[in-house]
Order: sequence, then C-alpha cells, then structure tokens
Amino acid sequence: MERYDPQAVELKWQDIWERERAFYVPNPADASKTDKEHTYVLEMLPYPSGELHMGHVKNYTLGDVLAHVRRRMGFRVLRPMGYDAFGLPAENAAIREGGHPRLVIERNIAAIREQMKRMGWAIDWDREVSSHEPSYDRWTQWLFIRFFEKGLAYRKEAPVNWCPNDQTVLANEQVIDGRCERCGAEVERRNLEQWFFRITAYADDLLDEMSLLESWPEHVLTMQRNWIGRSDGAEVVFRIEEQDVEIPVFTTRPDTLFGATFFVLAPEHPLVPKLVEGTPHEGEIMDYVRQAAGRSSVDRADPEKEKTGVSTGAFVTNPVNEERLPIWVSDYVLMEYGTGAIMAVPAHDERDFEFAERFELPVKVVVAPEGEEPEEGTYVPHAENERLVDSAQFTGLPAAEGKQAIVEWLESRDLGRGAVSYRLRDWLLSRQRYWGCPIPILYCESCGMVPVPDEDLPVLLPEVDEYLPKGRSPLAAAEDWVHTKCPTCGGEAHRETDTMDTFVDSSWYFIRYCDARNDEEPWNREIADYWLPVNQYIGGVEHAILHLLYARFFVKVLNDLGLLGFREPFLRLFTQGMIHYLGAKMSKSKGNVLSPDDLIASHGADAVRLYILYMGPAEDDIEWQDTGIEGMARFLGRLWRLGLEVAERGGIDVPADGPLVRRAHQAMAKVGDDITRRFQFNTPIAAVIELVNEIYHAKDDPDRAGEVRFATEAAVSLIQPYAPHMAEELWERLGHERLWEAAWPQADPALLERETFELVVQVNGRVRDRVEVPVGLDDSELLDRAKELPRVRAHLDGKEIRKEIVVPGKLVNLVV
RNA sequence: GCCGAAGUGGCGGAACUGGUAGACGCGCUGGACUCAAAAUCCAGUGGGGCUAGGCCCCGUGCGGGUUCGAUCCCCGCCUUCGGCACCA
Repeated sequence: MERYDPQAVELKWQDIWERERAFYVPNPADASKTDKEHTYVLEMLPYPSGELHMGHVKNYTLGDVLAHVRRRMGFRVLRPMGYDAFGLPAENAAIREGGHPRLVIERNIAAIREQMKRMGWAIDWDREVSSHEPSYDRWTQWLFIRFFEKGLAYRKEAPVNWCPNDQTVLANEQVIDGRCERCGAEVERRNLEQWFFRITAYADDLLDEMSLLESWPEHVLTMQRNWIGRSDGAEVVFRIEEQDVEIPVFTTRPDTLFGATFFVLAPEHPLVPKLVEGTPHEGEIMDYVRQAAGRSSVDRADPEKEKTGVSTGAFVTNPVNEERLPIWVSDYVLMEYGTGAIMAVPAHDERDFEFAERFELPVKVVVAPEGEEPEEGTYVPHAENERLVDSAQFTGLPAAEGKQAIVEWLESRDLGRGAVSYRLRDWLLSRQRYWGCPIPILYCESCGMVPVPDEDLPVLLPEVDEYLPKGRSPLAAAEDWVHTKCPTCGGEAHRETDTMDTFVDSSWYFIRYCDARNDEEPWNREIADYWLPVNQYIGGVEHAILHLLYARFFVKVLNDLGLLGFREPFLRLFTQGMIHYLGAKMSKSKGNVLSPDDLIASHGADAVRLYILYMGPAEDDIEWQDTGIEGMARFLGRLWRLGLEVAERGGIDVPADGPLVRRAHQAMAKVGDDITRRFQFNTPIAAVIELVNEIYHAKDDPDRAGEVRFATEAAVSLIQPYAPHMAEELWERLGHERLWEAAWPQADPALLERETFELVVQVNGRVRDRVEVPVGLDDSELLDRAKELPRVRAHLDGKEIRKEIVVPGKLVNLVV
C-alpha cells in the first residue's frame, strides 16, 4: 500500500490553498449590512526577533483549529497575521546578528512567513502588516498626534525606570521585581523628562468595563485589577505652622486619624530641603536623602531589611486634634504613590509599627474590636466589629461609620476630602533607542511643541551609522534630520529624537488588520466596527498587564475620539500554557529548544499540529514528550491506510443507521461542541481516534462496508481542522473535493438517541452490576430489573431495602 | 505576607450538571506476521487479596463533613505553580 508522505502531500495542499486563495476573506462591499455571520479570530502577533518556536506553534494552531471549525460552520472568519517588528527584542536580535535592524528583521519576517505557510495555517495574507513599515508607522504617528491633541500624550519630568543595559527608560509594566523585563538588569531610578500616555485617566474605565468582557480568565482580570490598584480613602491636610505650609497625605484609614503619632516624608519630597535648610539637622538629613537616592529600588523595597529614617526636628499639626507630630524622612515612603507623605499610625499599620519600634515612637490604639480593651502600645490588626476608641466625639462609632464621619468633618472644615488613589502610573512611552516608531513632534523656539502635520507623516527613521544604544537616542546623531523648520511659523525647529515603546504599535494592530491597505486613514470606521471587537483572542499570559492593558486603554480612547464604536478590543481571551521540554521551560540558554522545522521534517506538520494540542488542556503548561508525537504520527498512518482502503472499495451505499453510524454521529456531536463551546482541543482528537479504532474493528466485515465508509468520511472530516493536509488528500481520494469548504458535520439528534442503555446498579452506593435495558422503562420496572440480577441479590442477601434511588437513563441505587 | 490556579495509574491526561474513576495517547507485557528486525495488526495493563476464568477489598494530596451516592459541594491542613509585594 502507498505509504504516507507528509512532505509531498502537505506541500501539494499548501500550494492549492494559495492558488485558490482559500483563506482570503475580503471585506464586505457594504459593511453596514451583515451578509453572513462573521467572527474575528486573533492570535497575538510574533516578534520577528528570531524564527518561530514551539510556543508560536501552539498559539497559531489553536487559532487555526478554531478558525477552520467556525468557517465550516458557516461563519465568515477574519484570521490575519502580522509582525511586531519594532522594539528591543528585534533591535537586540539585530545587534546580536549584526547588520541593520531593518535588514535583519525583514529577513526574519521572510523566514517566519515561510514557517507559517509550512505549518499550513489558514491565514489571509492580504492583510499582513508589520509595525516597522512606513505604511503602518504613519498611522501610529497619526494616532499619537490625536492623543497629544487631547492631552492624553504629554511630556514631563518624573522619576523613571532606567535600564542601564538596554540604555533606555522603561514603563512600570516592563519592570519585573525591579528588573528589566527584557534583559533582567536591575533598573535605576532617574529623573528625566519623558513622554507619557495618560492611562491613569482611564483607571476606572479599565476596571468598570471589565463587565463588558464575555470571557477572560479570572487570573488575568485579577492581575489587571491588582495592577490598577484602586484604593478608596481620603486626602487629609496637615500643616506646618511655623512655615505656614500645608502637606496633604493620602490614607485609606481616615478612621485612625486620632492614632497618628508621627509623620513621614519620602526622601524625594520637594519640601525636605526647605524644611531642614539652616537647621542643625540639615547635614544629616541631606546625607540620608542622597543615600536613599543611591539605594536601588530592589534594595529599598526589600521588606526583610530594617527600616531607616531620620528625624527633621520639625512638626506638623494633626487637623483632628491639633496634636503636634514629629516629621521624619524615610525611604519606606514612596514619592510616586499618594502624595509622597504619610501620617503614621503605628497601632494600625504594620510598617508604621515597625518604624515606631525601631525609633521608639509612641503607639496609640484608636480602633479595637467591640468589647475588647487592647493593650496600649501594641499593633492592632483589622478585625470584625471594630469600633473607634480614644477618638474624641467619634469614639464608639463602628469603623466604617467612623471613616465616613471623620471625612465629612474634615470636608466641612476644608481640611480634607474623600479621595481615590491608584497604583497604576501613566504609561511611559518614549525610548532612547533607534529601532522604533519616531515620535512625530517638533520643538520650535517660538511655538514650543508642535506636532508634525498629518500630511507630512510618516516621520521616517533617519539612516544613522551608529544605532547601538548609548544613553541618548541614536536618532540625535542624524543632525540633518533633527534640524528642520517649524510648520507653524517657519522658524528653526528640531525633531523629537526618542522613539515609541513597541507596545504602542501593538496596541492597535488588530484594528489595522481590518482595513490593512487603507492609505487615506488608519482604518475605515464602518469596516472596523463590522469586524471588531475580536471574538476570540489567543496568546500568552505574559501580556496580562502589558499589551492587554494597553490595548484596552487604546480602544477606550479611540472610542472617545469617535474613531471606533466599541469600548473593549477583545471579548473573549484565552491564555495558553507554556511548553516545557526535558523538565524545563524551553530556552536557548538551557539548550532544550525544539525546532518546529526539524519536527516538520521528521513527522510532518499535521503530526506536529495534532500533538501540540493533544498534549493536554491548552491553558496548562505541558511537558513535550518525544514519544508523544510518534503516537500522533502513528494515528495519522492508521487513518491514512483506512482512508486508502475505503477509497479503493469505491462508492458504496451508506446505510441510514447502524452502530458505527451512531458512533460517528457521537463523534460529530463531541468535536464541534468541545472546540467551540468548551474551548477544549485535546478531547476532540481522542474522540476521533476512538472512532477510527472502532472502524478498524468493523472494517473487514463485508456486511458493514457502508457503515465503514460513512464513519471513515466522518473521521476525515472531523480531523480536518487539526490535520488539514492529510484530511484534504483523503477527502479527495474518497471522491470529494475541497473539504475546507465543506459544511461542518452536524450530528443527527435522532441518531444520538439510544434504544437501550447500560443500567448501573448500586447497593449502598457501590456498583454491583450493570445490565443492558431498553430506554423508556419506568422506575419500578428498572428496580425490578435491578433486583433480579444475581450479583445484586447476593448483596441484598435478605436484608431490608430502606431506600431506592432511581436516576432515569443512568442508575439504580438500593440502600439496605 | 496577600491574591489566584492546581494536585487523578509508570507518564501526559479524561470524566461537561453530585451518578460506572482512569476515555485517548505514551510506556510496558504477551500474541500474530517475518529467516530476523522494523513497521503493522490483535489482546492485556491502577494497587492488593482470594477457595482466581469469577468475586472481594483499597484507591482521585491529607483530615473531617454534607449526601443514597463526592475527583466534583463545604470546613481545616499540606504541597506545587503563577501574580503582587514597604501602594499608606
């Protein structure tokens, strides 16, 4: 028999798909009319920093299976692809490999495109975009200017994260445990003037509009909520009487205001130098400030380290009781959260308590569980039924009411107000690197900051000799490019030389796909609103608070700007697990990387596609086993031989019913439902394998040839989303054509119903026997059947039956 | 420390709504085919026991509970993984 040759068959069909433009989905002529149900299946686009790895293979195979099934179920499916080509990963790859980033990246893109075609993924290549192309950049810059006009992109000096290795600033989201997300170097704090997106203005929308999402993993939503970190509390104004200065603090515990025993400023607080100027403490305190500035943020944030601080000798007045509290300076107070100053309540805050112990400061309990008299001078954590004590007119109030009453009291005297604070910071988007989208802003001596006029976009990256990072943007070296004329007044101007974070590019690529060749505007709104929001997004969980948060922010802004008709970009999100190999996450440094190309060469793309989804639930981390893919190749061989044998027999009348026909219908019911409703990709493969095993048991019985043919065709059709090449080849040999266009097999409900079922009989909840009985017997008939069984009688053994439970269609339980 | 997810055979996993635990694959064992091997096909495969061709007991991280019945629900632990972590 003809052996299966995956290389020949796979290339044959890839060629046919391309020639027949099988998976190209043009936009509808009139997007306002819905001609056919449509759906948008999207996977996170790759960084072309190298070739595809197994994580990509899993990601895009998941999307591919879903897209095939949806298409065959009658949907018009948008399934585009592109490249996140700018940014550190790509630029560092170029530096590593040598050569201009553009050349290296375009070479990588060409290789990735080939790999994708070789995997047989059904992609609409007419919509392919890469974020480094001027035709894409132009619109990234255009969008930036729209943000700028609305005050949502702004420039300011602030303490920022600086990666000494990558020689650029980073967004907060790109700092993991005080280290650079890309290279792992410990980040430094620097005060620099940088570009920010005002994502904090959308903090509440980002929280509240989670309700618009259809299905996101709970842990991703939790991570975003934690990252945004909304805290409800109050801002309270303390006064330094001697200097007539007011210092507001943020607190979530206004109910503990009477327990404040000291006051702490962050070392970076602008009042510190003024406060100590000319005092005997000046030298000591400014030394401490310098020392704190020199400490790394990792070191400073280490909770194991003992707290440090210095007293200023100055005092503030507590607005609620006029008590004078000593002002300290300590680096456990962060300048970037709240107001950079805190009221310290050691009895009710662990950090304040630790500091008070260290420096022997008083501890005053003002909240305690009802009826309890806590020991003075101790730390009293939150408890149920807590009430205020020792708090003047507020004493005795439950904590929640006390909070409200104190805030109202402060508000009425203009000493404070209810306030909300967020952990989220504005998104720092400028980068001092070459390989990014230029920020389209000019600095004019007389007009100030001026956006590049829309008609002059895109601002192209200048060619420079030296694009290695060196602390300031390499673009600054292109002097001819930097010096320009102001479009407003015609005077001297110079260009912004920083480039944008690559996460800006990836915050809107899914919109561009909808209208990828539009050179009048970034997209036509009607077309974008037709396809979007994305119905199913698939990608890695590593983007939970990076890309996924940024893209949500972008869409909200674009909606507010009237450019889009929806608020959330991705209705359903699926985060796939990672693939481990030889006991560890695959990585080049560990030397345990599997190459998709090698696996395709040895087993074929279909076997790779099958195994990567068969390994386990797609959301779980799973261990690649070399023998596993062999199992899938073996199954494909089994299906191949079956298909050829059935094809050779020629057309045979297919019976309307029969055990194997019913098995095939059961498989049809399971595969489609598992993929589309349960988002489960491993069990459908098992169901098809099971069906094929059943066919093998029947295939040599001449009386069942018709059934065998029906079941074989069903198996081929059902496996098509996973193994499209072999399925297509067999389908053709079985006398049909174009399986990718064939309607998805629908199970006939009548054939799923059974005439008999296996009744499970339990005695005291333990299975004692099973018996095949007709469907439709009533409870007493089922009980009679059960009690007749010898093994059941042995367990009843003359004992009195106390209770009889009947689950129709399933089981009987006799309790004795 | 806080938040989240998960613990099932030798291994990856299945069991969807509280109703037959271990589907399917890997591995292993035996058989057929072969001079032989590979490939293929067939059968077996959670552990233990017995008066073995049939039955009994145990078994889904541990200890309790609810229930006729629990991998599934509740309470308390243990372990692993992920996220956050001086955020006032």
